[in-house]
Amino acid sequence: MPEESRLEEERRAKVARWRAEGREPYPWSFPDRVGTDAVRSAAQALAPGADAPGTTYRVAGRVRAIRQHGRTTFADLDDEAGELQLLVRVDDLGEEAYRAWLADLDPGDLIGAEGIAAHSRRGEPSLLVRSLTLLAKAISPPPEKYHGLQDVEERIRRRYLDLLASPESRARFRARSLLIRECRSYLNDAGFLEVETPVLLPVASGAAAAPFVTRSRYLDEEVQLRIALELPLKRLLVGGFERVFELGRVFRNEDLDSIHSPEFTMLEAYWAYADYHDMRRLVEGLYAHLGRRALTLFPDVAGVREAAEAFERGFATVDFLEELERTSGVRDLGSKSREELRELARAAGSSVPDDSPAGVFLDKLFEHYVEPGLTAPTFVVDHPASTTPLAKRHRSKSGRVERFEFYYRGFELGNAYTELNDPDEQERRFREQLHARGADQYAYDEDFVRALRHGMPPSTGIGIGIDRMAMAFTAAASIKDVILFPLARRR
RNA sequence: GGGCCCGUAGCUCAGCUCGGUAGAGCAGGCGGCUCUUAACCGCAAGGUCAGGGGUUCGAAUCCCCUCGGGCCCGCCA
Repeated sequence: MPEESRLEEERRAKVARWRAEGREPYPWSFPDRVGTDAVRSAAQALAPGADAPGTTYRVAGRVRAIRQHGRTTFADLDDEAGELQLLVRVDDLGEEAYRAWLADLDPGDLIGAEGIAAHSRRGEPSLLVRSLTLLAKAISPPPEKYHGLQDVEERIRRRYLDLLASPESRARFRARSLLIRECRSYLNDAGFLEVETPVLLPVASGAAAAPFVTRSRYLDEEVQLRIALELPLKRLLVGGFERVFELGRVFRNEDLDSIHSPEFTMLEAYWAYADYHDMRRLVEGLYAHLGRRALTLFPDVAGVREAAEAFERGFATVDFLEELERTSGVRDLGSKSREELRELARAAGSSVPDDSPAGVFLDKLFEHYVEPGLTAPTFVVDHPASTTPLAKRHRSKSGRVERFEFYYRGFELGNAYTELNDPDEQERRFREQLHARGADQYAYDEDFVRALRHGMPPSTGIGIGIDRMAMAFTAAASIKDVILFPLARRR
């Protein structure tokens, strides 16, 4: 018999024994429980060695480890509030119940315990147990108690095992959730209205990534999953909303690597009658706020302190072309021909197609020379117009657009523009983009241009990658460390 | 798309260089122990060495293919 089956058979036999004795191995509830932290702090308030017979506590959680010493047994009970040692003695439970419990209890079981706060002789805060209740028998054994689950693939495919074995993993995902909450709170306080726009669209637009394609049976038409939130949100500016944001999943049918996932969470915000200078101030305020809140909400997560201090100091600002010229040693990049830029990009190790637009080569050069050095929070501003089809041209710098990206730890955290609101200019750029990519494969959102013709206020907008934000505040090396269930190949 | 690396018990890992009966710890079983916290001590058990093919008297080990994963590079505004 395979090992796993044998282990599971043994545990199933325990369930059967439980039932045969008229006890329920999967009961319905365990009322009046408190967190393990309540017992810990009650125990710590006691004089060493003393018990507090007045108050009984009921706690529930997962059994992490069992240490049997004949007529005394210790068990570590894990719940969301932490870990608590249970001190179980034959004197308190009675001979029969004590023996029965020892025989049937396994690491991984979910149990409830009632007892009083106490210290062990070694001083460990403990629950001196009066009674135990099985809440759910674990048929399959948990990962190894000391090393936990190490296999990267298993940690991702069976995240529940990673989470139940790794408090660090649970803390990281909790941190992600709290960061999202703080983003919402900050934007709400700044007067932004949260909205929801469609995931399913006739044509995915607002970025140049390949979409996931599916089909509506009702329409009998192909539909695509959104690749950005931008165009529906700008329509809302046309409609008269002045500050809106959306937090949602977007889908790009592209490769997965340490900073890209086919589905990821984007925060986009649009702000009428404001420009990208205003947006920079908003970003600085947001990240400083997040850092301060992170220090309060999850101070023990790895990387929090460094990130919070970095964002508290604020962002440096560098000009896209000046920084590229400084790091590459090449002068007058702004006046180079497409062919010259192509050769420079090739020398830097890039192999994009020869007929790519000049902006593509500039982006490659930027990624090669500048990005890795952007470890401290940095705004990169005023990109060459050829790199950026959807931003408004710069009001004073010729050949540039009003755009900033911001970086930390060498990767991009977000991207913002003063938004293009000239409908004819927008239509022209859509057509150029279409032409460059092959019209049979891509269509553009004609209704968006029609909306712009009705007038969109001068506005600024931003896209922020939430997954990368979570990476930044938790020192995560891979985006998979901050996505609960990353896409994995069927097996 | 290219290169490199990994896959051995439920979990964590040795063994592979240089071919010779597959090992340990944790978890599980049995026994002991009333203060441990990676508890400890004793006994017994647990394997499709990812899958397939090849070389060989003999393959976890060498070779080829496949599957899954990781890292790097490239591509993907």
